[in-house]
Amino acid sequence: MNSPCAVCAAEADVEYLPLTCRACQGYENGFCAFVAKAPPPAATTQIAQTVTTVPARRIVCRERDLQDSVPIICHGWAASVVALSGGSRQILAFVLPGEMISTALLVATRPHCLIEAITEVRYRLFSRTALQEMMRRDARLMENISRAWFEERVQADQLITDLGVRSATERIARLLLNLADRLKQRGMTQGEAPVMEFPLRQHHIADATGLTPVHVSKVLSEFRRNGLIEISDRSLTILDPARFHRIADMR
Amino acid sequence: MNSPCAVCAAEADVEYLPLTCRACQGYENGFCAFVAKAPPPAATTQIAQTVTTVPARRIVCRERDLQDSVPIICHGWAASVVALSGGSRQILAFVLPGEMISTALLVATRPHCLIEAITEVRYRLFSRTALQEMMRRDARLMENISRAWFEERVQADQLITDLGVRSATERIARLLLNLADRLKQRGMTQGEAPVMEFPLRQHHIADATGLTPVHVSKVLSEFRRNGLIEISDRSLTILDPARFHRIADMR
DNA sequence: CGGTGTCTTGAATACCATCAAGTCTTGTGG
DNA sequence: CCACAAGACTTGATGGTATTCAAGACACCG
Repeated sequence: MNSPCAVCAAEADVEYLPLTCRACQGYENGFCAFVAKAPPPAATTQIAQTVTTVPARRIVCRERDLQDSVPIICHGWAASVVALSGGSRQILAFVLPGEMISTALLVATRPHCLIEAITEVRYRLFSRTALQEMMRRDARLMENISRAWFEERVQADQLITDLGVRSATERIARLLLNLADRLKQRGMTQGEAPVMEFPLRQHHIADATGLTPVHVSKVLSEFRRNGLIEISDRSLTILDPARFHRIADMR
Repeated sequence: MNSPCAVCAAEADVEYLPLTCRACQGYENGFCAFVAKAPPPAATTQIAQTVTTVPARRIVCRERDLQDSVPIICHGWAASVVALSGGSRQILAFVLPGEMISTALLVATRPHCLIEAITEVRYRLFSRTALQEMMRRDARLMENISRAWFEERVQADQLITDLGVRSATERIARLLLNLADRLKQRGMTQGEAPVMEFPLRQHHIADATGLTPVHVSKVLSEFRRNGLIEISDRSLTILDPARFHRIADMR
């Protein structure tokens, strides 16, 4: 949560890497020169570009901002969102610290959506062409990126079925459990009844689940009244995971 | 529509290739030995496997059916479907003739959904490992497959926003226009007010749009009453494309 | 010929959106 | 530091869209 700056920590001593760097794709696959776990391969020095900080609620990047760069989020939460002309919005995915903004950027010149910062976000750009070159040489990197790509696809398909067939209650519960699960995989939860950082506003939940903020508020209140979850001070606790899972899958 | 069997036509004379083969990924990329447009590369002979026919409304393949094979549909329409325990279903995508069932199969051992035949379906299996090997050697093949993969992703994201923010009327109109567009790209429509083969039942439209069959029927009747479309005898005509596009995007 | 699948139409109902008012928090400039 | 504005959340009342339930027409097939 209050992890030190990735760059500073890494440059000082690899021992003190924050969680977000330890679970980062750039670190895992050894192409982030700033927090290399092994002596970086030859290409590494070329592919790491500038690090940038964006305040909360601002746009991280647009369609045309990315010429030859793939961003990875070092710190903070972001969302990829589609904004329609009428003012309505749909959040396609939340991007957690340590995640590549989208593996689609590795093949396509342009993302088909906006990336918005939810909290303050620090991200690092990598050269797409250099990364592609590395993938051609390194079968394991290719393998890892492919798996990440497939994972994104599975998440998208799950969102489709959630929006298509599930009720408001189920959708919200599933979103919270999904985030809890991903955070846990990255070692970013504490305790057995999981406690985690939770910077989302209710309107983010609304945009992700296709509901109105008003209705999200009502459903969350219901959850609290039933002792299922607790949200306070930008942190979320799932008080009764077993029962909450049942609510998330009622068909 | 009533195209001759791909295999027979191809083996007789490449001149008489049916539309579905001319627009097929296996033909375009030269890895389908049965309808090769150029002398096939060395690997080709190994990667083409059996051809199979499945009657309408049956399952083409399940999660565990595919050990090391990637199917391409030679003839007929299919759908990738998620079936939930409660009996509700969500169609993630329609698979048109000439399309690989899912590019995800190139990296993952198992699809995360069922493939169901809508019409009678004939498909051909290719060896995944052989295809991967070809992709490593042939940059253009890699490029083409990547583009197909990205296209699938864009389609999924559009479905997400359709289900999240759009009304029933918009969703149905967009589905029809989307299919018309894809068929047109494959040269499978006739006329300026496009006429096309349309084997979908209303319950397919319902499962794809997250609506009930009853409501789909009502919306389609409304479209007909307004002179927007005509559906009869398993064929669809978009009578007023301009107005229909406006209805498909009302925000 | 019955059986199954498909489509249509109407009536009643449920779920979620919209509208509105008010509280509380957060941020900002004087 | 305070005053004010903007954003975030809550709660209740009302309304619309799509679901559910039900019944009937029609086509196709064994």
